[in-house]
Amino acid sequence: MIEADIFKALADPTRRKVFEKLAGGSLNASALRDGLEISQPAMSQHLSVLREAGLVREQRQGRFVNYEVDPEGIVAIGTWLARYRAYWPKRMDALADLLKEMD
Amino acid sequence: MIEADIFKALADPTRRKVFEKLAGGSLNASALRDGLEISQPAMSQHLSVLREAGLVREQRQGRFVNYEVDPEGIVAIGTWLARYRAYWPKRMDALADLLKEMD
DNA sequence: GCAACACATAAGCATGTACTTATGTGTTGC
DNA sequence: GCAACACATAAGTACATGCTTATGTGTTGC
Repeated sequence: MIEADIFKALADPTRRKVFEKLAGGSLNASALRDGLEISQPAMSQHLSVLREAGLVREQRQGRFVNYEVDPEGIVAIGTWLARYRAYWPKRMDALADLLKEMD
Repeated sequence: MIEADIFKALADPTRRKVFEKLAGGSLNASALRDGLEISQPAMSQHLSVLREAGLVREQRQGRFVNYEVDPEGIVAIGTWLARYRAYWPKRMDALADLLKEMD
């Protein structure tokens, strides 16, 4: 189950910070460390978890590895969220209509 | 940060099963145990985690406690997801429009 | 080739978490 | 009142997880 990996990945605060950084555009592993007080191996491990969850994808560029948000993970969360549309407040109704089409 | 509690709560497979059961309507703690091979205290602890994350809310009814999905948690996830709308595929564009209004 | 660099993997350790059994709290009906 | 019930809390334990240091792999430029 991919959901399991996704929620586990996002349960860690450091990984959420990394993911939010990537929301602004692709970055390599070293750039992602800026600001976060974390060792290089720790970042590498976090990125591995995010990648296996389908939340980020990588692209080798010389000796750098660029990471970016993977839409696959985003869609998986949206699809999961769609199961609970009965409990969304009215201002989220348009979202419900859209996701109904995705079934 | 409420996000932290939400993703931690959903990282556990048993809690996700409980939450999905509640998607079908409110249930008490004993009813939620049906099908899941889990002790009564374990269920109680899981429900406590889900409640503190804002994902479920409870309502005492005699000696039973009814649990139901709390829209607050659903909205929190939707809001979080909105940060990544740049990475949503086109079929989720309507969702983006809606959540833009929520800012 | 080889030194410097960017990143990944291995191994060990400290802390967090999900479970258990035992017990406590509040409600119902006799 | 009190026995039965529904649920919560406490305490202890096994395992998962996120970190560290050490080392491995692949790339660049001289």
